[in-house]
Amino acid sequence: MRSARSVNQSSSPRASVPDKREAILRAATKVFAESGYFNSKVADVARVAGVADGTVYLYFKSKEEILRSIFERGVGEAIAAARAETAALDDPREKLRRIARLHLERLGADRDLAVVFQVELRGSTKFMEEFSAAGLAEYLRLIRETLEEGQRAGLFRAELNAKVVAKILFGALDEMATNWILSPRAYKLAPLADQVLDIFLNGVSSNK
Amino acid sequence: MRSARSVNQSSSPRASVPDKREAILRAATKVFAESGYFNSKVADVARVAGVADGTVYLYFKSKEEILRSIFERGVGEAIAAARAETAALDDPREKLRRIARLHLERLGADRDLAVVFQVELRGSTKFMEEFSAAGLAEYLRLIRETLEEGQRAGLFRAELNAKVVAKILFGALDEMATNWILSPRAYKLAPLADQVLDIFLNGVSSNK
DNA sequence: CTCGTCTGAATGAACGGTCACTCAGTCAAG
DNA sequence: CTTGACTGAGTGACCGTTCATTCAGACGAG
Repeated sequence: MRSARSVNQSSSPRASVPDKREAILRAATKVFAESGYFNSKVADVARVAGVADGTVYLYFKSKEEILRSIFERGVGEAIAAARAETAALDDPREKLRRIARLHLERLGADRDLAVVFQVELRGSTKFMEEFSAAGLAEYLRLIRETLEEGQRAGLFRAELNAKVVAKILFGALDEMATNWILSPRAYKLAPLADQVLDIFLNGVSSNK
Repeated sequence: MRSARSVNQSSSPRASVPDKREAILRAATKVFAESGYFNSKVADVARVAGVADGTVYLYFKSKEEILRSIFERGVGEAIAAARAETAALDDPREKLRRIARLHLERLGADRDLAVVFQVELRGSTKFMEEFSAAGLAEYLRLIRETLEEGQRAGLFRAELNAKVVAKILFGALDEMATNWILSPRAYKLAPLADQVLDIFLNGVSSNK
């Protein structure tokens, strides 16, 4: 059937599977992005992934679990990357700039994934609550802690509520991403990070 | 015609029609907010509205049209209010402050409506595109024009791209609203408008 | 006033299409 | 042979939508 089989022979026998799980996740991201989660049929995901309907259920308990998996992997990677890339930096302003850039670069690099994150995951309070609890909360914490670091260093106005300020930055970036997805015009998403940071840092800076 | 007549309080068992259309819209907002649009059954909406399943179809062509109606009414009112309230103001900074306050006051006053706007309407690219085209675009334009007014007056940095800046402000407000919905803690949404504006105006201001 | 007639808003049971999920069977490798 | 990954037709539940039927009130005639 698929030549992928032979390609994979190179690996160990049991792990020989050309990772169908991976194929299904990729297919689902594409299908969900195109039609929306609720309008997508599991059969479509299976077809795009090149497997039978039933195979999907060998890797995922339910349609919903596919969406959850896409989300968990995406947010996990994003947070890990942000932590790793900021660890080496000293200036909190630079840290925030790096976080913002990573945020928009990541979404800008994979439109399907961006659609799922910006649109599909928001489509029900149920998912939103998980989203909020699991990933967003940690991401916002990362931003908040960086802000507080800057406040202690006297770089940012001390009287500002770091929690609210973190949401402002996140919200601004989030809106850039959502608008980019909906825009028919093709433009680069990542550079907007600098414009956002420019205004944002100016707004929270303590030096006049 | 007047549907709410004085006979409303009469002892008539069949009280005069208190606008079923209105009742259905209100019920749908509640039901959609609770279960999500795709998980809601038309039968649930009918039950909450106190009408039979079929009656819903005397007032709306389809389930989707109910959602569209909620959206159109909401966004129409919001834009009208923003225009009306800013018309009398001179200072672009005050205009923006008023827009932000109205934005959050409106959503903060009706949690169900807020959930539908912040969550349910985002749940499919299809709705998002309509949302974007119909209402959001006009709202962003209102903000952008106010920003440009401020730039011409020398209040805001002239080198900033007003379109991007408008999205930043909108995104920040939007995130406040979404977070408020998802938060179990009860706090007032509207006052956050001032914190957002504080940082925002500081960030775009041309005077040091 | 009291019929008799008519109207159309409202009803809700039933329909029909859709689709997530299942499972009995196939097949290839060892 | 056994094993287990994979298949895909089948199934049953679900739910948006329809439509034959009901009945409260309007209205004209007497």
